[in-house]
Amino acid sequence: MTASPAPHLPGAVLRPVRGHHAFEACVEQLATAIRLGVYPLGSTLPPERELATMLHVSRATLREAMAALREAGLVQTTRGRGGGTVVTLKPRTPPARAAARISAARRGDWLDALEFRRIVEPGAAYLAASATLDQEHLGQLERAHAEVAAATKTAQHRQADSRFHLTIASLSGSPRTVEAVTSVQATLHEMLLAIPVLGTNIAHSDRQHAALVRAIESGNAERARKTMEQHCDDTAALLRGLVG
Amino acid sequence: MTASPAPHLPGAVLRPVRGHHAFEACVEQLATAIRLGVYPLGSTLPPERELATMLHVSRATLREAMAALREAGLVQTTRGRGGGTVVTLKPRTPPARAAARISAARRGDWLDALEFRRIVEPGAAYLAASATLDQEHLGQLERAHAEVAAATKTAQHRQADSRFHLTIASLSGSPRTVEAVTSVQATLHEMLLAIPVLGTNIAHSDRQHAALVRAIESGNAERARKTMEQHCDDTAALLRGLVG
DNA sequence: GAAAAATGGTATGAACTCAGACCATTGCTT
DNA sequence: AAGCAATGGTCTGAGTTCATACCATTTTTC
Repeated sequence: MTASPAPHLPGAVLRPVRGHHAFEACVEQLATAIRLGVYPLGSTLPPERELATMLHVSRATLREAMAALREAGLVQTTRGRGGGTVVTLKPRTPPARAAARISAARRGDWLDALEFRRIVEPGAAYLAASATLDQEHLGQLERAHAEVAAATKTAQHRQADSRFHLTIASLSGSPRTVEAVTSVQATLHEMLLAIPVLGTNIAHSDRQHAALVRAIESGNAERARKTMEQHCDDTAALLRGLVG
Repeated sequence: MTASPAPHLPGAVLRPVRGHHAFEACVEQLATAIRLGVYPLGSTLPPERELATMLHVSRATLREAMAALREAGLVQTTRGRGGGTVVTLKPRTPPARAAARISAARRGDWLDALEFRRIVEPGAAYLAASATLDQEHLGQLERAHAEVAAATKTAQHRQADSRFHLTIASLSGSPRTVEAVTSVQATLHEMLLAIPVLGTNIAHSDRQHAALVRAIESGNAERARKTMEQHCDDTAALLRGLVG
């Protein structure tokens, strides 16, 4: 008798200590940031030394990642003062949707992301509405909203939408919340790329966005959360059918 | 003009690609699992080869971590068939609370964890109540609840409480949710160790636990969430005062 | 009692990552 | 035109981590 052995938790609690090699992780983070529109088309990434510091990675490793991005056509690099790495982002439509016969594990992760999203994004909206926002924050929010409302092409709209949601998360002032929303948005983005593009009801979505902005600006936390919940539910309903 | 340069998001979105060396991460995960009571006193950890696989780490690296745990007095190891590594856990009260003059960064992370917790744990409760639970799940939940209600000594109670919350998370069936709750509970645990132990109002806490179990078993998701929110708020109120 | 099985203990060479220094190119300032 | 500054490009040696064997000890099985 080795005393009460562990119950059911170990399998759930212990998780891989790190997904992959450092440079792969860099590629993933940067590519995600670019695809989500954190660095829009034509913008310049921070200098290598700075990025390396941000990611807690040696410059050598970061450079390997940059080389990969360059080879993938996401960025271009020029030397010398005023040079740097700019985003070119050939949107790289899903590398052959045909090949994307979605594995069961991936599908499971997607569905999980939808569930988790319906927890964290409403939570982020709640926090954002609870926070006291200065002019700069309000400006960020309204700008993000204006961009998503103005976007016409789907790819643009997708990026602007990601940026909008990430902006709300960043207004929450909670790093863990930002991280969770980033992860969820990345997966969402992946799903939308792999799934036969559905004509997202943009008008409907924009009405919800507008309501969100109003709720957050007026500090109505409860309402911001409800609105975001509805927004997540609407998106999820569309996607679940096509994935499940 | 390098096109719309990135706004405010990069700083929030890009995060360290991996905190530390692999073996440190192993130590942290295992120590956390032990302290949270996933592996209770006297229980045997899985064989090294198995743990290494779970954590996606080479056995060599895992063994370094085990050596550290052994040296720290958390576990003991015996060889041969039927041997293995058992939890001895000299509870190691906070390695000198005096030395724990808490850095500002740490304090910030703690407060962030409290905010994030109030998002994810209620969400986990909501999902758990929404899920259809079979006999085994119900048994896990009731056992976890019984243990936390029966615990007398504070250290025991703390572990049982962690297990209770992790069990609810695991009932949600959402890996991302489990991960989030695990992270939050680990930080909470750290806080409680470093803070002059307050006589948590155990009776009050247990009433809330009981209400949670009822709500989850009856499938009342909305109510489970509200109850958990209240529970988190009550805990947070106590802690914020002592940390802020 | 002998063989098998399960477990921890040890060793080796390849690959990855790091930190730091230095080089090369380009634009800005004087 | 000369020098400075900012940026990417290259090199090197040390430290980690990995994968894969193989060894040693104990219990179980026959």
